Amino acid sequence: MKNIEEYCKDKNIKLTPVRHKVLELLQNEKSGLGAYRILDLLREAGFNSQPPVAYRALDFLVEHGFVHKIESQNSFVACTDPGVHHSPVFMICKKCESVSEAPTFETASNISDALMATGFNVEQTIIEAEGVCSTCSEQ
Amino acid sequence: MKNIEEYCKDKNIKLTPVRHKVLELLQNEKSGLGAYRILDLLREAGFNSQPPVAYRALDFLVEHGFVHKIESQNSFVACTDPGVHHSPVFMICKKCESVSEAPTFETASNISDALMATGFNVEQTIIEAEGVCSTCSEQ
DNA sequence: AAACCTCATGATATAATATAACATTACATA
DNA sequence: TATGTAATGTTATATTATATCATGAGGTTT
Ligand SMILES: [Zn+2]
Ligand SMILES: [Zn+2]
Ligand SMILES: [Zn+2]
Ligand SMILES: [Zn+2]
Repeated sequence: MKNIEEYCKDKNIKLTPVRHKVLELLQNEKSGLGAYRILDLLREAGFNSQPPVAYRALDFLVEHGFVHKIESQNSFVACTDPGVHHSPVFMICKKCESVSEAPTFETASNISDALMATGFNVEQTIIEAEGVCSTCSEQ
Repeated sequence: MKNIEEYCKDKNIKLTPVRHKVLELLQNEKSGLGAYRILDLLREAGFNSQPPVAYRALDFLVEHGFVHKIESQNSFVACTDPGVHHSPVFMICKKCESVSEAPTFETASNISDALMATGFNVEQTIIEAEGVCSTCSEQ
């Protein structure tokens, strides 16, 4: 969070209170949060709680790479390596519902390269793996 | 379609009229169709058009591997290699909106292997690449 | 045939996710 | 002060998806 605050200050990006709060909420969760769950939590924290409030904050955070959307869940997670451009691979545990970004091996770029070879020009990849995390596997 | 009809007959899977129609609609489209678009088309074709009708047919078709859901679009596409279990990689063109399954190189299994090495046990992967297809690139 | 079971469909309602549109405010700076 | 821009407030509505209970169509068992 400190890093992000500094990054925003440096780049003159406005991490307003509601944006800061949404990011904080996501950073405190290891599973994804839906927009309406975030909205509830914002309300509890005394913020305005109409849907556009949450979606605007999320749009901002996603746009700047501080948060990712998990497409298969319509949920959002804080990025674990913000500020660095990357193509994340998510590991979604069916048991504990945790969502984590895989350490980046070259998966996304491998896919891009392979698809490029077929003539398709990749701009962005969405990679989500569902399964069971190491912690849950041990049990 | 003929193949699927035979496959269903063999395995005693019931490809009922509404399921058949939904599959046909998807096979005639090169882009993904949303459930409510499908519902409209069903209505035009004289079918009952309440939401559960479309969702039930889609659930059935997805479950049997005849159709895939495109998570980033909340849309559905007909599988181009049905009956064979696979982990598809989708190429989604921003310009013409076409959705195609990439010829299977071992991408999904590579990812699975790499994640397995970190302790995560992959059961299913969702891979969607957004970009520009070869046809649209040429223009 | 009658009873039963199972799966599919019909029908109504509602939940969950997301955006449109326009008004207002805050703040930088000319 | 005036003016432009980005952010927020507010209301309404669009889009996607599921819950629930009733009805029907086919087989199987008795
Ligand atoms: Zn990230
Ligand atoms: Zn787990
Ligand atoms: Zn397929
Ligand atoms: Zn194209």
